Amino acid sequence: MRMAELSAGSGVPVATVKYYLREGLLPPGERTSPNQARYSADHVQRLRLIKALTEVGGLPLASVGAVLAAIDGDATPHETMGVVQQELAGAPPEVSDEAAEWASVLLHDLALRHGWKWHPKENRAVGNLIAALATAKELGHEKLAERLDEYFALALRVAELDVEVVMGLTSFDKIIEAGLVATVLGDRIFTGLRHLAQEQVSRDVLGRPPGS
Amino acid sequence: MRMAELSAGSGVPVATVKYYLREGLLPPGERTSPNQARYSADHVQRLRLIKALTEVGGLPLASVGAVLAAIDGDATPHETMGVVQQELAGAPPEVSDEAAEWASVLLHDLALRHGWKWHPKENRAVGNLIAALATAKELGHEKLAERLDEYFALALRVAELDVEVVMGLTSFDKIIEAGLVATVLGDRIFTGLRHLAQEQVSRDVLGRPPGS
DNA sequence: CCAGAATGGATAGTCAAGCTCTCCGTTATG
DNA sequence: CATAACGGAGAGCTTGACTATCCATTCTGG
Repeated sequence: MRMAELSAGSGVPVATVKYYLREGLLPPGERTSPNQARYSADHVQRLRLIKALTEVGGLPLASVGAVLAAIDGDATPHETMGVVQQELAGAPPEVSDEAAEWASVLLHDLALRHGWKWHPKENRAVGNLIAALATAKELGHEKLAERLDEYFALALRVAELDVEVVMGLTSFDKIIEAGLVATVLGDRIFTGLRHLAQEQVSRDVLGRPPGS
Repeated sequence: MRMAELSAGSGVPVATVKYYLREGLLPPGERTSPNQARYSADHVQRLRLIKALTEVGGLPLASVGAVLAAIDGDATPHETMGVVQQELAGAPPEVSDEAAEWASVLLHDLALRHGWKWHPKENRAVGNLIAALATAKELGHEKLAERLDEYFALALRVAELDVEVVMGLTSFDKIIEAGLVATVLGDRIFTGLRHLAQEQVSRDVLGRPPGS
């Protein structure tokens, strides 16, 4: 297919497709002559994926590029998902050293209780987690962390479900993309469900507004 | 305290504090003369909150402004948390009508099974949820939605925990801010825990990289 | 075959968000 | 009373993500 069709099929404007090609987010089409190219259904899917990652996942294009490079590369699924998580996490904001230390200890305890390990240097998910906990403490809401074990137990159940969903797929080479989609969209979906549930649960506790 | 101290105490540069004052994110200080003002510890806390919402929560300043206006207003806690959720959700991206319809039906079924109701028009959390599910379908990963009930059950447990944590606070007028912090930071914390757990669970399933 | 539309490629322009810088006249302070 | 800080307003800057304009090919329908 040609540019116009690629654009129509993906819902991405021609100018933007060209921009993604320039940025290397979209692989070049197959050349049919020195200055003409042909695109495939894979290109359409790739564009849809880019749209999902930016619009739904809220990822910056640079992160999308890193993620796409990872899934195109020859790393193991585990390594690839590591890249996905790094990019999804983004750069952790700065927090005060004492709050960060407090959060680190909390997490370290948690890890000990569950016999888990990670490499703090190379794991931005941990960095973000520490930053979020530390920020809560700095705001005077360190009580949030008291139930960390319970939150963690539930997160573990969610993660087991995530892995089950991804592994229950037919095509093996689709597993990496499925993992990516499950992670990025899964975060949004679960957060949405949580908010919905919060609304319903808090309706009983906080009471409905007088006017309704 | 004066500007310099406010800036130092919150970690926000003077120029940025002035900018927030201009934008109405930070209430003006108490006047001591026609062109001098004095700030309080509340201003420091407010700045810290703004920082948390933008840096950790990833909210645009406009949303932060809406949220702060809501918690400063005289709405009920339930209404205020509604505003928080609307702003947190952001504008849902566009999806195809058929995918949106499919997702709507899924959610509607879910709601029926649990006897829940909501007002679709005024609930962006629902809009985002639908968009995320619809996007998964458009990408050919509609299997993600097969376990929606299980995800939902876990989200419900998380939400119950959220409400418990917020209600277990001493000061009543801090409950709204605590709800805000619990929602914004809570999302990040839970997502971080989920990623951590995914890493550990998938390590067993996908196998460790050959080199380690 | 050929006029007009589409294409690939490069460069420049646009727009919003979120600051940051510079002045300036006033006010506080050692 | 010299000098540092302040408040207020405006302009400027940076980044990210496009969008628009050209132009020299290339395709395509009549």
